[in-house]
Amino acid sequence: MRVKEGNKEADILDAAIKVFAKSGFHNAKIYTIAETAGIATGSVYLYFRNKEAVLNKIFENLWGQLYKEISELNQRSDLNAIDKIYYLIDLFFDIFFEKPELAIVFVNEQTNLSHAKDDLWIRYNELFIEDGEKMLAEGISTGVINPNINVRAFRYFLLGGLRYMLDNWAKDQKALSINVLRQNVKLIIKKGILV
Amino acid sequence: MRVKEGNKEADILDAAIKVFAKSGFHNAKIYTIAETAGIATGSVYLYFRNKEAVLNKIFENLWGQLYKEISELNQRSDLNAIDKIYYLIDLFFDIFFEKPELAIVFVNEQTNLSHAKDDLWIRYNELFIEDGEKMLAEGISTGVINPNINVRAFRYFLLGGLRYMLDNWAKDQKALSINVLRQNVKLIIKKGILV
Amino acid sequence: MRVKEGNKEADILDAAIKVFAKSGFHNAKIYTIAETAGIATGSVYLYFRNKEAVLNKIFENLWGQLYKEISELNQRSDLNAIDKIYYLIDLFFDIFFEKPELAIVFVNEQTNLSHAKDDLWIRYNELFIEDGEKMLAEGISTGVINPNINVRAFRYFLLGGLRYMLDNWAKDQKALSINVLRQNVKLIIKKGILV
Amino acid sequence: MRVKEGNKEADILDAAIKVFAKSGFHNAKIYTIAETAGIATGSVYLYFRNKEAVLNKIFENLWGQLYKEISELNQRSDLNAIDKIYYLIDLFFDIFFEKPELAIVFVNEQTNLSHAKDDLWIRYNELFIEDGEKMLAEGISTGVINPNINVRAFRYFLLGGLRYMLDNWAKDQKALSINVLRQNVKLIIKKGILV
DNA sequence: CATGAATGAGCCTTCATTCAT
DNA sequence: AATGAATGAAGGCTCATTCAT
Repeated sequence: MRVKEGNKEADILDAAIKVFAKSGFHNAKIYTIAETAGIATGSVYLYFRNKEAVLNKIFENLWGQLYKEISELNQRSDLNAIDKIYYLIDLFFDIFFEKPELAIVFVNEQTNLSHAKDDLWIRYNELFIEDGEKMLAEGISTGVINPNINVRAFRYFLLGGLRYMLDNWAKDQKALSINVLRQNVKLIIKKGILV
Repeated sequence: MRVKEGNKEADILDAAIKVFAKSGFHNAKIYTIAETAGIATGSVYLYFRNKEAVLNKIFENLWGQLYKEISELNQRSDLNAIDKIYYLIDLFFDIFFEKPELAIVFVNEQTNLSHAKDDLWIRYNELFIEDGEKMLAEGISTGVINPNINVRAFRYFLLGGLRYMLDNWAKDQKALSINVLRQNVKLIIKKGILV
Repeated sequence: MRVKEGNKEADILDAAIKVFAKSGFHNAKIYTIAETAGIATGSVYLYFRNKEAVLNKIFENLWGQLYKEISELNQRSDLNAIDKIYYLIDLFFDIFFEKPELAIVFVNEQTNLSHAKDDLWIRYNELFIEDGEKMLAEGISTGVINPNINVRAFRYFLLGGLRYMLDNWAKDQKALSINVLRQNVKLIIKKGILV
Repeated sequence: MRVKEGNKEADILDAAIKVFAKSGFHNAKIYTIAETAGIATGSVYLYFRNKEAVLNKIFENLWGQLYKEISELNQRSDLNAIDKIYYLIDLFFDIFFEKPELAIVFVNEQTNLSHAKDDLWIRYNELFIEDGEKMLAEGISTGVINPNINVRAFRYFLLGGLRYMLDNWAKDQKALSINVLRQNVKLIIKKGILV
């Protein structure tokens, strides 16, 4: 029998990230994804139930990785909360620096995810948030973070800021160095923008 | 002479904001927008060239208003740069507090805008950015803002943070008070999150 | 506005009967039905939810008519059960003589009908069967029909015989006169085939 | 030498009868047939040219058997035409009583047979018909069957009646005893339905 | 012979847009 | 200006068939 060569699922996901980033989920054609992955249209459906499932898998992998990293980070006792937040920021920049198209998909295609009960991306996302808030709470309880900061508000602000930065950077990578963005986030987080 | 009763264009735009917010641009049906606006499907095309033009007009109005406000803000000599930034933040919260659905559209449908040369939203957006950067530059030159802050990076971070906050708030308005968000943005901007 | 001309629903049904008869339900293309009806593909969906709904409507109309006729027949007091059965046989031959393609669809596409609870064809079919069995029961109780005949078995045999005759006749109308078929059914029903 | 274990062709045919009966020819998946037969999808194509060929083989076997039986029946001099017809009716009931699913396929999937010149089922079918008509003609010439009966018409009516009965019985075997059906056919054939 | 992964033609259906009234 | 019936292009998905192993 014909035997699976390489990792077609990964090929499809890589192709889909490119195509979704370029055209958006709704304008992306399965045919184009397949062509980009070097396979036939129908083969996509050997690995994914439908187009949405491809997108969901992208987010599942991404949130899975993010959760894994934050989870490990939270278990380190050699870092205080601030350092952990810095690490987290670096994590985002590192992941998306390697795959800028993933940043574009991450920011723009959230809306198109399915929200079925057993979607793993949801679970990973929740776990990530839990760990993120734990990190902040620890910072507050150990007295390094200003207790007037609302945990949820800060989470939204930081994540939103990172997302938007990365999206803009990914769309025009020459316009601004990613490291400038990275440093500025840390700077602002730490001290605000006042002199 | 015959006078337009009501303002159908405005009705369509209001309807479109609701429908786009609920379903997203691609899943929004012209028929649904028309129905929500209380007119017939075909009538939408008397006021807009196509579906994309409706979305573009929403953004044109929004960026037009934002530009108008920031422009006036910038001309005030009674406020320093920091105060202006606070005003700006309030501006965002005020606009979207009144029309939460607009926040959802604003954050999620950027991708679907056309980028034709003569799109007014682009012009207003550019002007807004210019004025925003002018505001920050002024803050730096007058010594109230940390000169190590990269103007572009800060712009991205702040705008991204606001967008994400507003989107999340709009989607579940009971979960978190908009004023908590508002205060936290200012707090973080001002001092960072450290104690 | 563009106004409905003629009766497109009827045009579609007529076209569908022809196309279903020729190609069978599964090989029939909506495009072909639309073309035969002289309209655009998409217009079919203004009148029918999907392909199956077209088939169901054909059967709904057919069983509706059959029920109406048998119902009226049953109310006549000037006919005995045997005469009513003859009338019924004639009814089948008359209906399908006018639209031979309908016979082909009637016989071959039962399988492809949906069986949703609110399918009207089911209701009409049930009512027809009720009236049919009532007719036979009356014949038995009035002593004109052999009480050893099982009502259900006879119903199956007669209906099956008629169906198969009509199908074969419709597929090659020159091979055998429909009236020979008609007379033979009555003859067999009445006396059997023995001398 | 290597000996075929089991008889895969027969396994496939049995599986196909089940699957065709349950889903109909067009909704039947080769994959499901293969699975039911306990082999791999591709293996079906080692034994049959395509899906249609599987169906054709089912009918070939069936008509082959029917022809064989009617042919033997016709050669018996100890039976008169009427008895032969009764035997034939029993034959149908016996065959399909053993494999009710075959009845469903027999009745519903005629349409989907190919009609290529060298299709054996066609040959067997023709031979069966020939012998069937011979049987009737004999009955007429020996004076036991009413000469006013049209041979073709009677063939259609009887076969159609049997088909429909068997189909309905097979689909709901508890609703009605097959023997009631069998006896009723003979009764009707013999005497008609009058008292 | 057997396998089952891979292929890709084919079609139903949707819905933005048009147009006759 | 307004209507809403009509259009038809477009694409997601299926599955019979092929083929490399």
